[in-house]
Amino acid sequence: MGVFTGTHTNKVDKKGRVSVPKTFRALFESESFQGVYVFPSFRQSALEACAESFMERIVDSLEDLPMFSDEQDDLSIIVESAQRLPVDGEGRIVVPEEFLGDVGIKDEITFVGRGRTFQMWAPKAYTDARKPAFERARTRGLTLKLRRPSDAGGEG
Amino acid sequence: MGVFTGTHTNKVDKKGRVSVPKTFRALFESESFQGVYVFPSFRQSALEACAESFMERIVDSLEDLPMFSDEQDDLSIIVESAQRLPVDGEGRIVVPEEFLGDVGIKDEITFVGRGRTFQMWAPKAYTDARKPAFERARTRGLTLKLRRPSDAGGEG
DNA sequence: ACGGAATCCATTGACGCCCATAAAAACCCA
DNA sequence: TGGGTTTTTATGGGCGTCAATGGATTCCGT
Repeated sequence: MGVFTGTHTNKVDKKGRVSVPKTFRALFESESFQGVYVFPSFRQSALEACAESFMERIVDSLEDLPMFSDEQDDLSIIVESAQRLPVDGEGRIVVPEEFLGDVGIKDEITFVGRGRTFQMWAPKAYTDARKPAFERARTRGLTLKLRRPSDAGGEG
Repeated sequence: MGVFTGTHTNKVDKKGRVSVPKTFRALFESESFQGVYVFPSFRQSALEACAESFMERIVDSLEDLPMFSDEQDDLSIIVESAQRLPVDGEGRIVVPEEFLGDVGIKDEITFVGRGRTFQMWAPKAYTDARKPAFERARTRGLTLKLRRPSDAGGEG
């Protein structure tokens, strides 16, 4: 299956196209829709992206909430704002102008692997945001309880 | 299977026709009825829409409520008000005048993907409603508990 | 025949698809 | 280990196709 990792910075050409790093592309080439879903993060100045199977997982999770509930309405904003972006023969996507403006991306995009998802940042915004985040993790002494290797599932 | 995602704004011509976004159409082209069911939302100033299979799912869910109960009577309004709209050769539908008036749609419609369903809004009404929703998601720190990846099922 | 609706046709502008080049990484062999 | 070669990835641009839109024409019931 594989996971999105690392950071990669690529150029946006005058037609708005960006090459998705090959290592990222490889992870959704086996999906029924060989492209990505992109939506603005509501926590950071970045765009979130994932493959179709993950987006369906989000939709399924939303359906676990009652239809017409406030909670479902509020969280639906993810699906509502998620744009389906096909990948061209050369492995590029075109991110909507509006999204780029939201997060201050101009002529370069930094792809940031996040496991099952990845993010897209303006290069400078990412380096600026990352430093304090790293510092916080260090000073707060963050810890992570690892799941058992055999446990394939998602909850505890 | 695929899901309705993203927002797309299209024009309403003088005959009342609107193009349904191709990415939406693709999701119900495989249904026995290649069109949509539309009914007014009772929570928002918007129209709800879905494919035939989902409407049947609503009906089934209503049957899970006690027959002759107030709850079933009230929620049945969904089915009662739902209009079955065929799609023409160019992928357009004609939304009943009455529905358009209810939600203030004039010459443009914003299609809003919601997973298994989608909504139709007056463009300005949607942007106005969406901004505070996004803000709530950010400030309240909304989180979504993801369903386990392997758990494919959605219905009961 | 008439109004309304459904089907068909025509336009255009954006987007998908193709090829061509540049840069870089992997590879091979001495 | 190093130099040269090959393969792969990133980037840039041209062109054809299709989605969205607008209008015309046919079909239907009354």
